[in-house]
Amino acid sequence: MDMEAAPRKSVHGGSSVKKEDQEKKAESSGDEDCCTEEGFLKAGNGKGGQDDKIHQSSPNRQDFTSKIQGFFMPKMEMTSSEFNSNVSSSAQAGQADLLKSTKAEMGEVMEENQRLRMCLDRAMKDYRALQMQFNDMVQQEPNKSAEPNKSSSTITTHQETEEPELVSLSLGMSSSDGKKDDHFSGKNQGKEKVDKDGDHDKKVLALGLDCKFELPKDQENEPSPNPSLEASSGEVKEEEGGEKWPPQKSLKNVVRSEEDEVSQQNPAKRARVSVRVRCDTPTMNDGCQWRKYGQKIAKGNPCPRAYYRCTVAPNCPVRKQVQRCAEDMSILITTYEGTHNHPLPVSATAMASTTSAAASMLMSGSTTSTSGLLPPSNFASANLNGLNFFLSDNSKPKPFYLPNSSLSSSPSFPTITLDLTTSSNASSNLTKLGSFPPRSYSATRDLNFSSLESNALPLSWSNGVLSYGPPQAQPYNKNQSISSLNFGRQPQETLYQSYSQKNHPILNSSAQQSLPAETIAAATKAITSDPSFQSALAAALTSIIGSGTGGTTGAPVSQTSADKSGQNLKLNDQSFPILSSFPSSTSTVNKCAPTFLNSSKPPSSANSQPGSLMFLSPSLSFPTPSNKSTSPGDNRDRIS
DNA sequence: CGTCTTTGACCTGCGC
DNA sequence: GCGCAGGTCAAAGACG
Repeated sequence: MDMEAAPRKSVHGGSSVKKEDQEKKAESSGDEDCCTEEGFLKAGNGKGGQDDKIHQSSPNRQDFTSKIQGFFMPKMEMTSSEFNSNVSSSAQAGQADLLKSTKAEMGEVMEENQRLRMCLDRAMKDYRALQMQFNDMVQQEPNKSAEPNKSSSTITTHQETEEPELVSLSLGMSSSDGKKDDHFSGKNQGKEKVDKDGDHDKKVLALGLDCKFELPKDQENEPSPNPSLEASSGEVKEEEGGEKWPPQKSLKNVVRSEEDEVSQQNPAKRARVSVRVRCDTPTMNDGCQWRKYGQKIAKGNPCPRAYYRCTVAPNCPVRKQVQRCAEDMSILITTYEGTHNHPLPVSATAMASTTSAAASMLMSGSTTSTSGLLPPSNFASANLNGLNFFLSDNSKPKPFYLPNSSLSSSPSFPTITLDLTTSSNASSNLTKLGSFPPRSYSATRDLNFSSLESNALPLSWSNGVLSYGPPQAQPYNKNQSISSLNFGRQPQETLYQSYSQKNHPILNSSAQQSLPAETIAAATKAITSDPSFQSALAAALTSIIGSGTGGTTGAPVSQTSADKSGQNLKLNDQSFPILSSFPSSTSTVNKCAPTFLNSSKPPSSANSQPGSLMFLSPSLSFPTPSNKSTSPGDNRDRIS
């Protein structure tokens, strides 16, 4: 109950937000249905997705059909005229037997041809029918999209005005593809998103944490019956009691974006992402600004659960719950839900991408084994390089795998848990990465981890993004190179220095210039063992891996700040480039987690506007007496 | 003075 | 229908 709050300045006061939310909610009440579908569609299992595919492939089909016909027709023709002549000639040759046999064969061939034709005709009919249906749905969509969407407008303006190219990261996954939504008729949300993009052709993939990218349509068709990836934003696993994220009722106050509304409608389908991180700090700094709006002691856990709302944007529906694991107090469980309706600060992209990836995985895995990673079963788990993913379906409350995890009472939504606590250190995770089963994530296939050394920090972070490989590796990066993991060999020292300089002021200030090898080694160990580093690394890896097939990489998202600042992520050579720019003085957030990942830029940087985009103070830094934490919840622990 | 946290009360869903 | 639990609201207080 210590009152030592570390107040942060959020963009807006809570009261105002609430009012706005309420108003918006009232306004948008009519549209509520849509979101769910959207997510569903995005996931790719929806009929819409299938239709879409069909539609796209139609030209090919026609070509194929024509080819087939062309292939058969000659045969048919030959059978009629040429064949007879041939027969006659052969008869003349006196080869009656041969003729007979030949005729018989020809007859068979003709029959087969006819059968094939029949099949072809049926296929064509089916195709046309599907195409008709698809067209109908497409036509319906525009009408829907025409409907003004107030909530979305905010987002739209945001993106358009501030950064047209900017991809917004949001917690949760939402697909903007309106077409897919069609079969859910009556849902506008998907359409709205499309409108935002201003181009139907472009589909927005919203990652679990609401990373919205523009994807090629092809990818849109991801199968996921569970619509609510939108909600996917991460959530911390609720081990103790099933948390119900999507309180349908309570939403009153908060105006929710369309996605939110959607999620409300289908709470059951809403995906939640839980992140388990071992950290001593009260809160995991995920790069976003949060306002604490409530705290409660959940049944079965002495530690209070804190409720946070994203304050980066007034109407942002994203919420998170933070609670310590009852069994192991050192484990912090953060559950994210909802989709950010605004661009995320670079610092927040890591976690956002991670959660989004997880959410997407959840959606894909739980519903259809798109990626092949996860079994469609209610509860699926995957082990990624030491990162444990657990999928749990609402229906089955206890799905939780980890020894530490307590059973959730019965969350009504599919939950994916990112367990970053199992591996004792980052190095172990990295090591494990090398052993990925090939099938797990396509994205991982190309990664070469061979060069990694147990303690080495081969990863280069820039702008909170872990980068690997060549930029091309990231299909979804539009203009900017975003995330790249560099697994190439890099001297530990180099990495360590850059990392430490940026993130650990203390190390930075004193030791930096001439560090004895021993010191460096010790520091390296310390860093690698740092939970925050682990989590950050895990997040990055997760995002990368998860995005591999689905392209859910959140990284690309908010590059805005990073790029603008002139700090480009460069693949191979850089180690923590952004971090370097980081003023040592500022860092002292007492939080754990990926924060260090969050590139923390000096407040002065162009993007660091307090109001709209926020940059977290460097979190990796060692705890210092006076912290301003970007995440309000920090104090909570003391409470418990 | 404005913003944020705290915290009790309220609302709602769910199980019995 | 009742009670429980989760989630949210909103007034009050604290902090810069």
